[in-house]
Amino acid sequence: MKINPRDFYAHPTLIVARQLLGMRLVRILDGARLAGIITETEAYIGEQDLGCHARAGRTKRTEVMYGPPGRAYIYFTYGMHWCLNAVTEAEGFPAAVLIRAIQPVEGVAIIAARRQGRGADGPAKLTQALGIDGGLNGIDLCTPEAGLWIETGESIPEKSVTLGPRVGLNVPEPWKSVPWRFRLRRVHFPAQ
DNA sequence: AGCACGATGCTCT
DNA sequence: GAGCATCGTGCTT
Repeated sequence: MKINPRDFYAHPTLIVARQLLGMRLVRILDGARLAGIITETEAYIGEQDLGCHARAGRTKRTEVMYGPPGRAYIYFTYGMHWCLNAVTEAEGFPAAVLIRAIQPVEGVAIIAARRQGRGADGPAKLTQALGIDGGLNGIDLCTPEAGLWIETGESIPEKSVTLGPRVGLNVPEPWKSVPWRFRLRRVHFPAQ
């Protein structure tokens, strides 16, 4: 499989969020290759989007979102959790896709052990499963250098995709309800 | 199966 | 000082 090039991310965030479904999130951890199929994403788009961290403008925290596409934006929340995003669109425009869930397909035993058998179907669950934290904030997802990237994967038909409102936002409409959450209906993937 | 709650510390007002 | 792009537990239906 092939690592997504920067151009993949240099597109409208809703397109990228949809395209990421079925792709493979890969992490090299202690020399082992761990991976999962991306099954849920959300789009966060610009300073106007009151659900997006960039509503606060350019700050130390949001700086990465203003940078080039294809980098990882990783933030800390609720005092204990890390969440992984892929930065999208042109440099200078703050937007990203939150990776909300994966279905483990490589290094499954290691992932299960790290998760104590609890699965990786949540934004903070998958970062914990793959050993992703703030130390990787800003790294390039378009090269294998940092040990974290996204590869081409399964082709997903429209029929298998469900849209809905983003989760956990307490913000004014329309931002609270715009259908910028993309989910893959339950599908069986071969183990390689 | 679903809801309420506490944990825990950073970010921005 | 308030709120948070969450998770796991424990209790209720």
